Amino acid sequence: MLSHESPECQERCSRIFLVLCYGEVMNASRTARERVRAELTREITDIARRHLATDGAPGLSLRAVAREMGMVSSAIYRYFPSRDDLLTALIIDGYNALGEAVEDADAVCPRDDFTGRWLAVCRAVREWALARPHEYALLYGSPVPGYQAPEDTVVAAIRDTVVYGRIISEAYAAGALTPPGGTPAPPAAFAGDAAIVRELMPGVPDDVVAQALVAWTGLFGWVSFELFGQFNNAILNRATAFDHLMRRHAALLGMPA
Amino acid sequence: MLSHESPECQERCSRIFLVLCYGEVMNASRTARERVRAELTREITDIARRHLATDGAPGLSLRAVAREMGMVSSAIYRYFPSRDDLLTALIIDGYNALGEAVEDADAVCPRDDFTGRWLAVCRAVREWALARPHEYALLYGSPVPGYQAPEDTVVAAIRDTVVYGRIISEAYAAGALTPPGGTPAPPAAFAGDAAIVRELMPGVPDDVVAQALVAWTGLFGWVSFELFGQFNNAILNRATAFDHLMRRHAALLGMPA
DNA sequence: CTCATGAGAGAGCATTGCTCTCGCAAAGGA
DNA sequence: TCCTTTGCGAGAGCAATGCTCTCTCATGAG
Repeated sequence: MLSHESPECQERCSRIFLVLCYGEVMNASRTARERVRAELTREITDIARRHLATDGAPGLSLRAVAREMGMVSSAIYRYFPSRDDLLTALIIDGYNALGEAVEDADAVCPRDDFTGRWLAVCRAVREWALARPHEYALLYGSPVPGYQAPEDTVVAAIRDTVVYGRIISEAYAAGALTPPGGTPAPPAAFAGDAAIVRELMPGVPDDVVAQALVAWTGLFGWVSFELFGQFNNAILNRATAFDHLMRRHAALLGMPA
Repeated sequence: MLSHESPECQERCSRIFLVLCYGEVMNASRTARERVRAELTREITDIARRHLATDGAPGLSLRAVAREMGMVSSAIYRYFPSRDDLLTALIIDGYNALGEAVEDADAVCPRDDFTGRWLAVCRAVREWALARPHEYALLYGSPVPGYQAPEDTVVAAIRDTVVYGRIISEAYAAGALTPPGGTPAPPAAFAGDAAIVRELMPGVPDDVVAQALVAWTGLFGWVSFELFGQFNNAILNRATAFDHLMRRHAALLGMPA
């Protein structure tokens, strides 16, 4: 008999959860049934992701996915209890894909080229978003109304932020950050939140944390503006402008040119 | 007979367009029929805006609006040819409301307190958004898939930006901008876009234009992050953090503390 | 007074998310 | 090996949506 605390049960539950919510299998599942279930779950999310890419989240229809799989619509509910759960799986996948893209972009840079690493991260975010606008919109656009982000999305959601925080932290530790003066000192009431954010960039003082937030919100603010049409008829040579603004952010963080 | 170029026709067409798309009447309409039509159009958009506020854009249903008006659903189509057109009207209304809030916030500040004016604009945007998250999401979140912003939304969409540009322009003209050094010079390829953006902030050099874009994207990047849940469990004392970051943006623009 | 125009009512179509029941087949225990 | 539990696909069905079409009637212009 399995107790709920037994490693077996935990392992089984977590695998089921992964199959259900992530549409992924870790490796060979135990039984044949579980294997085909994982296969079909993955197929559903793949088709759904394709529909999402072409039609956007509001146009994602469970019935259309079922049709493409040659299933009847009600059968999909064996795999995802609701449309929102399918969307949640896509969201988690999306965060992981973006996080991986950011990790890869950072990984190929020389470790001590902090400006280069930051720029690589910025470009990775932008290019990932431009290649999959609807998926980006699902992650960083308006949240779907009924949707409550499960706690589990959080770990995936901050993968890119973790990379960013490491760059800042390492740059500061290496003494490579000499920010320009003239900026106001963070107020005392900011200390608490700075401490939370500092978990992502250990050892960094409050004013660098604040400036890091400026850069991070600036990056996603730009990408969202560009993708959601706010730059129409206003900014044409977008790659150039983006690049310059991100270099500017690096300089304002005190990174070397 | 009215030619299409006659002032009468143009006036009539533009009024019809306003009623159709803006849900507003300029003043007393000509005939009684037109007056009641304008009244009903306004009532539809009012109810729709209320539904939008509570349920979000995807939950906005033409039939529900019709039901609340005591009409049958098909009758709504006499006023808005499709759901998207109703949404367009709400978008334009939203841009105008936000623009007006920003204008009002700026108007009560001393003209030469540029830092104060910028902070007032920032707070106005954030507070407007926090008070109507769904409406903000409609403006700055993921665009609805089928939706193509008509040219007409543009004038409303940049009302807030116009205020912002004026602050920058006047601050620069007053010699009140002394930005910190150390930022990279804008590349030559940026000049074209800088010229376009400069129409909103006449007389300002390219590097100030670039920094102005940094601040503007930072403002909306923050507000979107805060509203769309990206700060959950990360930043708690949000008003404080927001205020400090916007002060920081002011300082980086070279505004006096 | 006549007649064209505008507008609401109603039925209807295709589509959606989701539920329920039914029946079959595979997995697992005795 | 047999029997039972479990999982899963099929199908019908419900309520709701956006949108179209036709019918009818009142209003307003000539």
